[in-house]
Amino acid sequence: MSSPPSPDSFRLEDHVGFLLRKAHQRHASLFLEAAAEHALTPTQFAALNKVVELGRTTQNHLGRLVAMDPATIQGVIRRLTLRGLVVRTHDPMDRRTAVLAPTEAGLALIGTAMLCAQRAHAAALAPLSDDERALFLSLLRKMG
Amino acid sequence: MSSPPSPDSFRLEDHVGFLLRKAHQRHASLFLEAAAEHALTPTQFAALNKVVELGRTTQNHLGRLVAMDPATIQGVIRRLTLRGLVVRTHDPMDRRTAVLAPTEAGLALIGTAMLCAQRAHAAALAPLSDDERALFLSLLRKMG
DNA sequence: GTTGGATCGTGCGTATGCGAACGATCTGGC
DNA sequence: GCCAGATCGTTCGCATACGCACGATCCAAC
Repeated sequence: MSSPPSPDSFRLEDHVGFLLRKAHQRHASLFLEAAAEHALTPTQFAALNKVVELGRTTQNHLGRLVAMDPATIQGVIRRLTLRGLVVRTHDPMDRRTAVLAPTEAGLALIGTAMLCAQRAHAAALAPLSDDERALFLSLLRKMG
Repeated sequence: MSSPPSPDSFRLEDHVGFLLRKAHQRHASLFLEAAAEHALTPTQFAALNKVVELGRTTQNHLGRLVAMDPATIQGVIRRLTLRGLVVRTHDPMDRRTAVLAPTEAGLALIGTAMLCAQRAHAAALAPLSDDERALFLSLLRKMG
C-alpha cells in the first residue's frame, strides 16, 4: 500500500529521529541557559542527581540508571570529580569497581540545580497545554 | 502549591530532558542498525536527504534546514564529500558560500537509505499504537 | 585450586553538537 | 567609492555518545 520512498514522498520533517533530535537539542539549550549559574550540562545533572539520590553507587551501575555507557559515564564522572561534586573511592570487597558518593559541595548544589532542571522542563514543554504535556510524557516513557 | 525539589520529590525519570535523551539515543541506535549497510549516521542521512531534495544549496542554509549549526554541518558535509556523496562548488556571484549538490553516488544511495530510515522510524515507534504514533508525532512537532 | 567466562573501568578512535573567535566577503547607506 | 555591519565558512576547545579492545578482577564450575 505504501509507496516506495522517493524525493517526492519522503519528508524528513515527519520522521521521529529528526523531530527527536530537534526536541532534544532544544531542551539541552534551555537547560544550559537555566543552569548557567552552575555550568552544569543536562548529562552532568542527571549523573549528579542520581549519585545524590543513591548516596553510594558503582560507576557502571550509575551509568545504566542514567542511560550512559561505561565510556561516557567515565568522562562525566571525571568532570564531576574534578569539580569536587563527587568523590570516587574503592570497595575493598570488589577491587574492580569505583564507588561514587556526593560531596558536601555536590549536596549543596543539587537543590538549586533541581530548580534549574524544573525551569528547563517547563520551558521545553511550554508549547504544549497541560493535557498535552501529560500525554506527551507518557508517550515518551513508552518509547523506552 | 508545588513542593520545592528535594531528593524525595524530584524524579529524573519524569523529566522531558532525560526522556528525550533516551528516546533519541534509542532511535539513533535503531537507525545505525538499519542503515549499517551504508554506514550512514542519522545526521549524515538528514543532510544528504536535504541536499538531494534541494538539488543545490548553500552550506549554512542547509544547516538551518536540518537544524545543525555552521560548525556541525561543516564536519558532516566534509565526511559526505570525502565519501563522494556530495560535491562542493563555488558561486562566482558570492565567493563566501560553498554550494552543495548531490553526486551520482549520492543519488544512487538515497533511495535505499530512505528505506532504512523508514525501518528505523517504524522500529522506534513500535511501542506505540497507530493512534499514539500520530499523536506523539504531532506533539513532537509542536515542541519545535 | 584452577580455570573459563563474566564484569569493571579505561583508553582510543570517530561522530555529533555548540560557543567563541577569526578572516573573507558581501551589502546598504552615505 | 567607501565604510560599518551582516553573513559565510573555518578552526579550536569542550562535552556527550558509542564501538572496540584491553588489563584487572571476580565468580562459578569443576
